[in-house]
Amino acid sequence: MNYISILKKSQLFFGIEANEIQSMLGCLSAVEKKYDKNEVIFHQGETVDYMGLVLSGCVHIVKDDFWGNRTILSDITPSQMFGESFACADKQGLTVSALAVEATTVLFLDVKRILTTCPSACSFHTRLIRNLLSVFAEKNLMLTGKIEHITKRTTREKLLSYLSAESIKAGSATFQIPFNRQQLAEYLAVERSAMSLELSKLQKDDFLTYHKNEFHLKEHFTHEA
Amino acid sequence: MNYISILKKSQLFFGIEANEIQSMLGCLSAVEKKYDKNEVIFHQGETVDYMGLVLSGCVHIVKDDFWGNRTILSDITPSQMFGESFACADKQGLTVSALAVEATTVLFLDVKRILTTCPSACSFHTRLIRNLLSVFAEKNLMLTGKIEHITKRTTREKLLSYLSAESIKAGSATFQIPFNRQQLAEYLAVERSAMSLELSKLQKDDFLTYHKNEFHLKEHFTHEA
DNA sequence: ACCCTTTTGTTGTAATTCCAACAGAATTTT
DNA sequence: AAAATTCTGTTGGAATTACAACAAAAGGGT
Repeated sequence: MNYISILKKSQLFFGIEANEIQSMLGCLSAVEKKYDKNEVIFHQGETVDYMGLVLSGCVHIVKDDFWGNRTILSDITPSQMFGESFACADKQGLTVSALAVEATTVLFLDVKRILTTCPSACSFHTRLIRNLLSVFAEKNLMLTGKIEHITKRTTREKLLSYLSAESIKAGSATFQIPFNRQQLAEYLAVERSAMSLELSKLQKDDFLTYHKNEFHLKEHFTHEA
Repeated sequence: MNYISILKKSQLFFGIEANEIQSMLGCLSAVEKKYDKNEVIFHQGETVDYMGLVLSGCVHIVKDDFWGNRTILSDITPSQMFGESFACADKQGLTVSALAVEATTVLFLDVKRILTTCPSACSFHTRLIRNLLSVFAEKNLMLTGKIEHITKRTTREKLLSYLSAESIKAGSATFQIPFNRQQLAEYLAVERSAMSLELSKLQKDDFLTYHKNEFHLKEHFTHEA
């Protein structure tokens, strides 16, 4: 299958020509793999050398704790990457799992190759490394942003913090979120039913309206919190 | 002042010789600056081109929200870095502040120079970039670890999660933490007095003992949570 | 030693969250 | 189309946290 178009959209291969990407894939030991819905891609505890790049479908990075509570750390959509930190940080076992939310195709890349092999043959290699750096930088900011939401003290504040950030990201007061209720609760680290209740209240209090995954923030609120 | 010894200990300059570091500093537009206790180094909202490397003292990365609640995102000790994500991600305004916890000296480095200028003159330049990557990777894992703590539902679980991680990091059941009570509460995103109460209970329930910043986890607990 | 400031522990009340359980809606499977 | 499953919203009681207020302890400066 031709997935070069997806790779071109990725931050990792930004600014690299299609034919260059093609030749780099071999150099990076690229392997494509398909997963069914709910299938585990990476399992908490194991060590990995490869990072994943989602070609189609959707991947969730989750953390299951001792008592079985699950938290969704992030959701990865096509042309986004996951596992790169663990692949870069030597011998650090995975503290999270990655699982396919739906039927998903993943391209695995050997990160070590990006870092260590630097043959002059690959003129775009330097570019690749710089791109990888910016991927890290943004992921860092994403994690910081998430911390920002879940450090809020109440469920209501967490919801408003998250939804307003999504609204800003979408550039519109109306937007869709990539989670269902249970997943949103896991992402914000709150209890699902309590969150549902709080959503009702927010709607009653005229902060927002929603239908399924589509939310609309009311003007008077949009720029607060 | 000679701070090369501190730089040699940093992850950024790992594997680079002292004389090489010296010559690179000019290339990176290195500037040393001193701060008093509680002085603001970076202010939430502004944009930065430089990253900071702590030479002496201690820096806290904090997030103040709309209602004035403060969260400590991380504490940066000598030879560690901060602000590199924002310096790398173009035109992204700071979503956090950095402040000196005590009298502190910081060396500022122009990250863009690391990424863009790649004169063959700098034979260690590639090494520098790889080092920067591993800094990012580890910081990512650190943030993921922090999320792990604050996603716990109760104050008790948050404390145990944090303290057991610190214990493992220190390689001992007895260890010191870099926070006072107020700061620990901010780091774990809980209320200080409620946390103090929970600490008392944990001590009463024989999970641990503590005096000021020194904690000791009881054996039967050490490897849980 | 003294005063002053900061830090820490404790208490009680109000508010919030968790949890379990359930019913209706929506979706998927047969 | 019917049945089964998943998702969502609601409720009530138990548990936990937030908040404010205060006292004891520890540090700092003079």
